[in-house]
Amino acid sequence: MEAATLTPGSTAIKPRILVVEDDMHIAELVRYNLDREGFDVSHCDDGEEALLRAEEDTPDLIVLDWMLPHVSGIEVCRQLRRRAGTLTIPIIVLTARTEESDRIRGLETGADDYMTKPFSPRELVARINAVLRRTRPALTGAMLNYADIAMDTTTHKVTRADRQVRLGPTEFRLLRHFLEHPGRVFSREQLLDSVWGHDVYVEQRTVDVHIRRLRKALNQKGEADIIRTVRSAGYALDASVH
Amino acid sequence: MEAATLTPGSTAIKPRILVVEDDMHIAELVRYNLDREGFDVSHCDDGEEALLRAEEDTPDLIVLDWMLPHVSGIEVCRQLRRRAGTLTIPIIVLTARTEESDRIRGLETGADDYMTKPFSPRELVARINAVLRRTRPALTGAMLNYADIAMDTTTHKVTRADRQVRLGPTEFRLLRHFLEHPGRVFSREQLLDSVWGHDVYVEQRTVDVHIRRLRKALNQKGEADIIRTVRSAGYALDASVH
DNA sequence: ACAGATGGTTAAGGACTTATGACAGCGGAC
DNA sequence: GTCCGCTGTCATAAGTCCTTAACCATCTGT
Repeated sequence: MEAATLTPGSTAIKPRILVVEDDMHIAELVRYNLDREGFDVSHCDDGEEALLRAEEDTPDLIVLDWMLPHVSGIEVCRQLRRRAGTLTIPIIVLTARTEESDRIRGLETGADDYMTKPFSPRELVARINAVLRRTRPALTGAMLNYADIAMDTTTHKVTRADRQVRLGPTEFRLLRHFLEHPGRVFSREQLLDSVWGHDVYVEQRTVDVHIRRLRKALNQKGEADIIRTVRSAGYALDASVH
Repeated sequence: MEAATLTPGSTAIKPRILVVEDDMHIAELVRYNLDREGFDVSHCDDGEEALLRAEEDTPDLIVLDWMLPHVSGIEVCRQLRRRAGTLTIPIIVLTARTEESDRIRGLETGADDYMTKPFSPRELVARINAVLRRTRPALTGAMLNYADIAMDTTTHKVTRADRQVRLGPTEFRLLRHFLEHPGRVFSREQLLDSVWGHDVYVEQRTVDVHIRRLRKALNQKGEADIIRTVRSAGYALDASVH
């Protein structure tokens, strides 16, 4: 049982993907598959609009058809790479062309990956994940979430309801442990073991003090206490009212 | 024209590529083409050795054959992803298999890209550049930017808010490393590994001194400190107020 | 209601981590 | 050879955080 239902990252925010494709048939196919994989998909069928959307509502990744009416895919790609705001958005190109020179041109223009039609939706998903793994580690698991608390372990930053939270090293480790096992109750002894270390000898009551500091940092004016005290058992992370 | 990214005569470092391929014929073909594009190619024909080499002489990218004697490519890939030192090395898989399920398995195991034989050497080069552009922009001679800091890796010039910044060699490499992974926290040990090199033995505290020198050069009168100290964890580049 | 047990809160000393300034060694430029 | 800039190390200063202990508050069983 255990963390099972709430593995790290499972509550992470959905990666937002913009699909630019004029063939409605294919667009639907892609949308359906990405939807099912837990992506937040939006779609448009025109190069001009793609540029606008990319700029004002920056997606995490763009799936771009090479053959578009009006502005071609290659032009969209070039434009995206030119502007600072969209420079780093990963792009996966979708195309009917199988010519090698086209593929190379696509990659050299700034695309991150390339797939030729007909393509396998599952492979598209796999490639999207491979690209996101590189560019947005935060989207793929370095992030711990519970209720309105978010911890980025690579940045060592913690927020509650979008407000930045300052923690000392021990409070950070303590919270991480709770976030890795949300809801579960830990005795002081267990906490000392897993947060402090097997071989460290400190008073059990020391845990209380750190719990207090963690609470103080987490529960600012008006916010509900998110750490539950279980009398004669220990402490747990718990967002429900108690 | 291409390798492009690596302007002739530029001072940029050659990206180091490890090719793991047991078919000597293909290995030679790949080596020849990568060589010509300005990569620093090394080669081995065995999975075991690939793992050793990757660890002790970390390449910037690995081109990995899926079918190897003894240890299979997929196993090598998995092992590389398991160890901290090799976790982030980009991998492009090379294979004769065209089965979709194999392709997907490759990407899900941690490969960054995938090419089926027979393949075009030029496309391989294009894909390598596309991956490197993401993972090690500095190697492709690109400009590194973060907040109001700009680094031109080909001219070795650094500016903050348009003011020229003077850096020693070590501070330059340190800043480059931070710029390649903005926001991320690195321990002193990690920094020694990636900025100084695996085999160099220096005191961890030495990092502090260079951080201080970097800060002094970067944060002149009144400017906010852009390097964040994360107590008992390390340092990070961070423009937000902290 | 009471005594004992359990948890909350606070303050202070001390342990630990980081910042800083100084210095000697090294190697290249001239 | 001398100058100069860079590097690694150390000693010491400056901060920050951890632990402890003492005292209150609250809960539980009788």
